[in-house]
Amino acid sequence: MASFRLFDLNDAQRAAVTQTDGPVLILAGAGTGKTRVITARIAYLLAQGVEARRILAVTFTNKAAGEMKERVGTMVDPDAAKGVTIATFHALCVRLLRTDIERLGWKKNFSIYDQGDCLGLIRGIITRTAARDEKLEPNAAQSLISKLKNDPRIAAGKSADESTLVGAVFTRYQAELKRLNAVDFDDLLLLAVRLLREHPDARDKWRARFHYLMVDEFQDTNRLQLDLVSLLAHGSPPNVCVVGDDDQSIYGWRGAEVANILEFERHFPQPKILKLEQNYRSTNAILHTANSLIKNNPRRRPKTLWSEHGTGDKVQLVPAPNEGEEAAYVINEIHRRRAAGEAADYRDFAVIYRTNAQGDFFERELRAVNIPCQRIGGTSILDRREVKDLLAFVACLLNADDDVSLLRIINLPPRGLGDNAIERALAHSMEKKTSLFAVLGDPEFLATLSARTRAAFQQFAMLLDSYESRMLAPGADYAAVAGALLDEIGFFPELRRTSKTEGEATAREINVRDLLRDLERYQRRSPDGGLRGFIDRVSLDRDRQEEKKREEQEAAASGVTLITLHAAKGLEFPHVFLVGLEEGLLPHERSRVEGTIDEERRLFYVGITRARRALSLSYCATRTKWGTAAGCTPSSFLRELSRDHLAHVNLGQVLNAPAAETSARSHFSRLREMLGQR
DNA sequence: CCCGCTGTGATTTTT
DNA sequence: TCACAGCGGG
Repeated sequence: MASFRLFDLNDAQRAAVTQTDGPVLILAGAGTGKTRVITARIAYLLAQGVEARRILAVTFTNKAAGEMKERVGTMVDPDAAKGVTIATFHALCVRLLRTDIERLGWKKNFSIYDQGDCLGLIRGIITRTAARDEKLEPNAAQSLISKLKNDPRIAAGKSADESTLVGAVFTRYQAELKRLNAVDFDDLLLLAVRLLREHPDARDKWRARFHYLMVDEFQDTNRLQLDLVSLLAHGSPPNVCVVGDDDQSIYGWRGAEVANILEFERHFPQPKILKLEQNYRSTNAILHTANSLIKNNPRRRPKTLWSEHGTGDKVQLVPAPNEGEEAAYVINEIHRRRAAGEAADYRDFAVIYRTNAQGDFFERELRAVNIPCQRIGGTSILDRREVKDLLAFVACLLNADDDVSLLRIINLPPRGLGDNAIERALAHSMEKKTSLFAVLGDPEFLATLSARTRAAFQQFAMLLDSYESRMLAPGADYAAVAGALLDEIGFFPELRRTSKTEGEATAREINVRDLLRDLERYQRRSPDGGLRGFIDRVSLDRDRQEEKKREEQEAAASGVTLITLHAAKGLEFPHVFLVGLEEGLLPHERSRVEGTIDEERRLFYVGITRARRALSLSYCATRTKWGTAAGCTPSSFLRELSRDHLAHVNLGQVLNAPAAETSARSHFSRLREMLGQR
């Protein structure tokens, strides 16, 4: 039974794995084998005879949840592994709400709106609410609304201050979502917490279900997430094990509360606190540098990373005259280290920066000298209109109140329902306080229309009706029905018509076909999940397909990784270039106003600890900002670094005198570099 | 429906 | 400087 191997773990890890009862705080420094400990802990619980269904592990991202599932599956009997609940916070909340949301006044078939959907709603509400002289940017409003939802007073059921525009918009927004029988991402947490708090029977039910709770990346939890964990915690003392690293808390700006981990005892008294400090990733030169930086943070749980990997190379500190030279240095080093056999592959390198804009520059420079590279993150993902369109069709079939989805598709492809007709339908639905879909079948409304418009509305309603019954019929083949719907409305020809290029049309079509294939596979694998289950999964995990594709690309053409500090968390690279280490960039100038310098320091710390064997820290004397060159000063953080493992690099010497032994190769690449820049 | 003009603002990003 | 959103005109 206990076939997994406790002896593969170090002492601290083993202690963390076997301390199963009561509150436990595992402080897992960067690269200390956190995922191993969590998965081993689950395996250990199972080996101790704990029922799989009694174990709950919560993560932030689907990626983390997926990896955890996979690893647990390799450690224990796969059937037992399947019984363990490993989910993201949001997926867990969906589960609670799909069962019990009716107590809060929503219907069970509620829709989940993503940021784009919500932004549209907010836009509309602002125009309807704001006076002529009032201005409120939808994006700003959205983030303020999100903050409000994490405000304890709102969570406790208080209403917002409606004397302010945001407050008024907030209230209307919430009412609107409820009318649409929809929730946003924050609501998933907010409503789950409200459910457990206000309905003791529901709370008792869910509490009785899980006996062992584990939370990954606890430093990233916000208030509602902590509340949720507290509400689900069962027994006294409760078996709650949280894993995290306060030094890597870098999401304060979107509501994460480091205090949750710093003041863990306040929420779960007398916990066992265990530290994982042995690092399996980096050299000691890198770790000492990281330690020397992070100890400058006043509020933290002291940790000192160490490793058995030896001292390693010094950390390079590189002043550059400007960003062009900084990039030239990085390029030069990549060539040199590959020629010298220090790195086998481009994928061993990462360039890490504070802002996405810096990535643009590096991407251009690397491309110019034919170094393959891949940008991680950025703004590639939100452009999948065709997928959202298909999902909107399905959402309408599942939730007739979902006006937002209905509006998305009501004239897609164009069926003669222009702005005017839609506006009238909306007005009527407001008047009658019904959903748009209900209006489409309302004789009173239809009577006010021209014959042509009336027919268009009626045909559309009939279309939805017929596909609703086909989808919801017992034994329905979802993918086949969806495919038939797309064919009937001429979806693919329309896709073709509205695409600029042939390539774009094909890509879009593939996206939709992939989605249908996914749906088919989902139904085969989880016949109980229903169409709803599939839609939930897609809306909570919209990157899945994209990620798969990206992985394929990565495998095919591996290159230098260009990535922001935030996105780099959790990753590691043999050779890391941390660039743009200037005051104002890191720490970012806004952090001074916002008083979040500590978080910037943690960001730097995260960056340093990504490196396995070689780390270079560079900064510029001059940087072109918004078209004009401006002088910069080195980041104040650099002064905090221990000098023991720092080597100062003279860029002029390096770039003007390539090392003799490697001159053939690097001379060649320099030539290419020069040619590439023309 | 699409194109071009103008104004604005420019950290980090997952669910 | 540059990208992009919002708007108005053809």
